[in-house]
Amino acid sequence: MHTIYLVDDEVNLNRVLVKYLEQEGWQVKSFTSGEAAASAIIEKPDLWILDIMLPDLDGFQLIKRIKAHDETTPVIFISARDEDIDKIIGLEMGSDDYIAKPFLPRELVIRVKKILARAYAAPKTGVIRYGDYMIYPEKRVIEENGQEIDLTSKEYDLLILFATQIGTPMSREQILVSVWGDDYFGSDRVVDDLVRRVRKKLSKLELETIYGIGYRLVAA
Amino acid sequence: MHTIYLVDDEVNLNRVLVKYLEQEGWQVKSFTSGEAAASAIIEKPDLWILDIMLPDLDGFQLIKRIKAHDETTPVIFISARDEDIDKIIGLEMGSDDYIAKPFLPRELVIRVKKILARAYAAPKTGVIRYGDYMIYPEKRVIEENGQEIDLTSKEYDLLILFATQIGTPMSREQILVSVWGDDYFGSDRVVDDLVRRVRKKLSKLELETIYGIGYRLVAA
DNA sequence: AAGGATTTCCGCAGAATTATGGGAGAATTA
DNA sequence: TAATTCTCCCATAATTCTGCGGAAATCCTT
Repeated sequence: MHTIYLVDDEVNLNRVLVKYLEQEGWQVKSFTSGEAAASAIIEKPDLWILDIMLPDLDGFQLIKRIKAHDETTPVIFISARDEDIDKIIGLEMGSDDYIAKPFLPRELVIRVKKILARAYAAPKTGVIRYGDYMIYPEKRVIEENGQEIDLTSKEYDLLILFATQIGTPMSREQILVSVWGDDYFGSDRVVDDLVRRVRKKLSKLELETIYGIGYRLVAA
Repeated sequence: MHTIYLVDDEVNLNRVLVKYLEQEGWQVKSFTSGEAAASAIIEKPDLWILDIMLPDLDGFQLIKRIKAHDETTPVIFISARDEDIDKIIGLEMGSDDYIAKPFLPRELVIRVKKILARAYAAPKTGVIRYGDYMIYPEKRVIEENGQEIDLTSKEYDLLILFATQIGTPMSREQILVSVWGDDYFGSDRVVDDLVRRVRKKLSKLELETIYGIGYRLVAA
């Protein structure tokens, strides 16, 4: 779940946008002044949404401070004035996107989704980190603090399945299809068995059983 | 097949739009006055298309009534006046889209398609918010301020049933069928029990008893 | 305010589900 | 082929969930 900080002094619009953003499951904090927002920079939200025109510290000054604190934090500008838009585009303000008023809240939501996906997508190397474990899918290797751990092929398949679906519950049926293929017709108790073996080898992996449903990997 | 209700007092445009919408295979009913449309709200169409300017009850008043009846019903506004457009966007009118006159009928059709797809395609992906609770249906998880709460599978089924029917009273019979299935023949006191357990775990959920009838979840 | 109907509360036993240990056979490797 | 590892499955233990009865509390009607 991502945290989004919104800065806009129009309280009405502010309230509406917060509602829409929260609807998407994001944790939103909103500010109506630039100074208030500036003091929250150290809290490192995952994304900023800034109105340009603010009573005290304007959006341009804000983004400078945000980027000074952490260059990688994505920022979306919103503005009504054409000359502001020109400025955003013309100057290298470092913003990741902008949106002109008036706009539909869902337009903003779409842009936020895109930016978040781009900024926080799994690294291209394909390496998955889970606590002390490092997983290298293409090598079919998992290390604990640099120490390689031996997994059998099914054990590894199961690990990858869960590691790429962290937090999502998986039914035995889903696991069977994913690990054994859809032409397996034995008992689904083999899943329990496999889970047991993986748990034994990877004791720090929080493989939670969901009674009546299946299993899931709890976020580290 | 979806049902679409169209409200516009320009009979010419009205007739044209109905034709285009029906061409897509949708079932269309059209109104030329706000009052007439208002009395059809209980028929629960899948989507409303509202002109803002109407002789009696205008589009803004109409959408209020529609959303009051069912918050999730999608609404598309059509309007010629710029100040109306501003109002749609600035205020929290809850509209899902708008289109400015003049427009091509097929432009409207495209928007309708998108809205319908979003509203009725994958209902499982949406996050449900209820006060401090966030419900993630596909993960079978509910969080209170980020803190996950454990529910058993029946408890979760009950939660989902109510959370997707906020405000609607449910009889024990309905709950039995929905949670236990229609092949359960024990006492319906088990519903009381399940409600009690859910209330205990989710104390902020306003699960109201309707004496002699059943239960309902009061809007947060 | 009484009395009957309905709902809530409580604890427990049995049902359902999952964990574990061990063994046999299959698959792989030496 | 023998040795080793891997996988499946069974039996049993451990755990979790759920339905139920009955007592207490609450609600509604008269």
